[in-house]
Amino acid sequence: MLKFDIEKRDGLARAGIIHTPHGEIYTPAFVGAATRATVKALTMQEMRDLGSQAILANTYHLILRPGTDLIKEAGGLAKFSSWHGPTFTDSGGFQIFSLPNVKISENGVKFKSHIDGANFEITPESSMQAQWAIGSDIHMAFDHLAKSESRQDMEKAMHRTHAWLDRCAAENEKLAAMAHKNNEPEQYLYAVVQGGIFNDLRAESAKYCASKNPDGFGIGGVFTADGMAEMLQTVNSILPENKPRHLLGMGQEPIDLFDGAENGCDTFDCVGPTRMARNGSLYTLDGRINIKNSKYKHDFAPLMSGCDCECCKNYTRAYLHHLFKTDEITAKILASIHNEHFVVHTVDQIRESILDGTFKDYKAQFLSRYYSK
RNA sequence: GCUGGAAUCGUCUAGUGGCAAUGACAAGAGACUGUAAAUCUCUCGCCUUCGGGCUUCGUAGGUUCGAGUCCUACUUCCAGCA
Repeated sequence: MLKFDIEKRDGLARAGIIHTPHGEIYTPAFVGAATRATVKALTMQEMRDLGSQAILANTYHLILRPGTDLIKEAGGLAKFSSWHGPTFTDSGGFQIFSLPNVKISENGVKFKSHIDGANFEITPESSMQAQWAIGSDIHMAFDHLAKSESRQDMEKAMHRTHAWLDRCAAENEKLAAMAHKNNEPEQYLYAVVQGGIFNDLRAESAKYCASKNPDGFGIGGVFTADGMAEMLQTVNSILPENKPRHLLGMGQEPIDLFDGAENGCDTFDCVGPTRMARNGSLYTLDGRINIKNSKYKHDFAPLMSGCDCECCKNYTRAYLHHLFKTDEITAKILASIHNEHFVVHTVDQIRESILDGTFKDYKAQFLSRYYSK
């Protein structure tokens, strides 16, 4: 069983430590989205330097390229990517939602590869096998995200997710036994809570997931901050408190991180910070700015004063503006360093504030400034 | 000097009788939440009560119901010949 220590609580919020075979994660923590075994535009050394504790890769993408066997041959995701720290994998379930032309059945999901059109299928069993081959520390159960927000679809997706969870757990048990026999490091399974915007379904899903006694929990299918805090309150009041909870995919907006942590989530991942960085939308304590705007052409101040990331310590807004306008690769690198640092650091600060009992003040002060515009 | 060719939005460009005029770039702005995203969307002559109105394709005339498109002259540029 995955070891998780809680150091301090504040209502549903908690500060803790997840102990993985590749090291500790001090929570709450922001996990970098490394979909294809890389955080776009950043090296793993840069990720370490900016303070990232863990990364999350995507099973779907790694199955397609380079193939999970190759990652196993390389010695696993951490070694392959030179990350050397704790790793998560997403199951591929999200792609059911995000890709066109997927055929979903009780057995699993059939896709055509978006790369070469090859037919391709993920089942709960194959997702588990793939994640074990990838060798991430923490796996997500293969779940089903509804394509619409209708109650009927949500309910159906939730029930399917539960049925698949049973199969994921069974397969995981086999694979764990095999690994144990071969003296290989442990890998852990998170069940994923679904139920969409319907809190009674969320409650039902949380109970079901908890009953399966997984190592932790993912909370999935969240696409908007509307009602999220209340939903998390419902879910995290039901989930056993001695196991870690990962809020899947949320964290582009700082308020999501605060609301998530406040309501009992321990880790987060989100593609938003790096995607927005590549597109020139950069975080500051006073809100996001678009560095491509002409008003920054002559702005020789650092992107965000007081920020101690490599970008802010060394470069000006005018320089970043120039790099973006001339489409230099360095623009995306520096911007990604900053944005990733910003969210990682913000969640680290949330952790500190929980530890010293100042979370509520920190949240109020941060959000009123960030969203003051 | 002669003979050809060319002049269209900041730039390059489409356009051969119905056109406020094509595409690209540049410029201006917006979006982005378990990444088919170094992507996508909008604006880009002037004015607008969003119906439309006005002024445009080197300059000046002309033909025509109608001209960026045809004709004449001029200006500038390019090529060849002197």
